[in-house]
Amino acid sequence: MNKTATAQRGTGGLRLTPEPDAAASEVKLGPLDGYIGFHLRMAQETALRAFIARSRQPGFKPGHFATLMVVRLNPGISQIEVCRAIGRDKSTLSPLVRELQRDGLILREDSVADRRSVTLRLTPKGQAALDALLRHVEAHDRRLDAIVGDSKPELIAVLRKIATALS
Amino acid sequence: MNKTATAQRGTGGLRLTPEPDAAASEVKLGPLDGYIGFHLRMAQETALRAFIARSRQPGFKPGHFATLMVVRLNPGISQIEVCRAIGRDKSTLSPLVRELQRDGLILREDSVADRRSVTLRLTPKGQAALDALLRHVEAHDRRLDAIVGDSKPELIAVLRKIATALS
DNA sequence: TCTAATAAGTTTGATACCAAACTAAATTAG
DNA sequence: CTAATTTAGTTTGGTATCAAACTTATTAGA
Repeated sequence: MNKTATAQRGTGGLRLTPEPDAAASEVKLGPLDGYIGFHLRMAQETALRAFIARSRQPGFKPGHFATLMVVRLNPGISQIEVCRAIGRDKSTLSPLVRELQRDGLILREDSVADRRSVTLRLTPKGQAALDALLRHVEAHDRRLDAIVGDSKPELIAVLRKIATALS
Repeated sequence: MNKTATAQRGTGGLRLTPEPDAAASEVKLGPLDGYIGFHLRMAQETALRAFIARSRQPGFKPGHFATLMVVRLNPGISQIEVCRAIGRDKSTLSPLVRELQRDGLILREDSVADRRSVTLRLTPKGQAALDALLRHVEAHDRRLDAIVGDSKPELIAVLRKIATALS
């Protein structure tokens, strides 16, 4: 049925090679298919959507996870340092942290060393919330691990290279 | 200076191995650093930001590019097929296409075969706009190519695998 | 030591996206 | 052949994000 529709478009969409799993890819992507950026976006957003769908439960926000994790591992860290670590702008983190504080997950105290900045740490409730989130994240990333297989170290290495080279 | 600030946090941030390029990564990432999803997001969003910064010119919208390209390569394609090809929701494409039409870049005609759907094709102006965009995209992806180097084929293969496995 | 430049955090405005509810057309089942 | 289901596209509501302008504090320079 997809096939019929495509054939009707008169783009000469006659397939010479049969499509086993198929679904998509009657459509020509041309140079797009050779762009790292294109595939990077497709993979990332597909993975993100899959994670969101999987962890759809009250109070679970994917954006919070990385922040909570970094704060747990680096108690007393400032917002700007969290920004740099997780690749978000300070204007993104500002309301996010406020919300986490409002919900009683993190503690915000004025830094004594630098009165411009704040120090963040998890409350017990924040620790628990992070542990709950971790279960979803671990499950999700195990799924990614299964898809990626052996090439995981090389994949992470090259992704890290991209992030550091372009930041 | 970054070092000093971090040391003051009292997280025992004393580095045993010197950091050559460094900048970040006084901050501990813990398990985060082993997640494919985390690095995927960091790489993709860093790359996207770099592209946006690079191609910041009147009328240049990164989101339009993939659509224009797919329409050029598949004249007469429907919106829903574009959606599937470029991984966007139909509700995302709807206003985007309307805008491209308003700006005279694409032509939208009711499909004769299926009156629910429309057929899309580029106007000459759309062709020109795409060519202009292509220059930026090519430059950007050459930069990515340089960063990634030899592993490009494997990288694209694994990214494609992620996208198809999770869609 | 004053002043200029930088840095941390907030606020505001804009963009890009998705999901769900909806309309209208097409397809499938009975 | 009608009724139920699916499909293409639109609309609405909400989220996540950034950039730029701003405030206050710190650091560097004259």
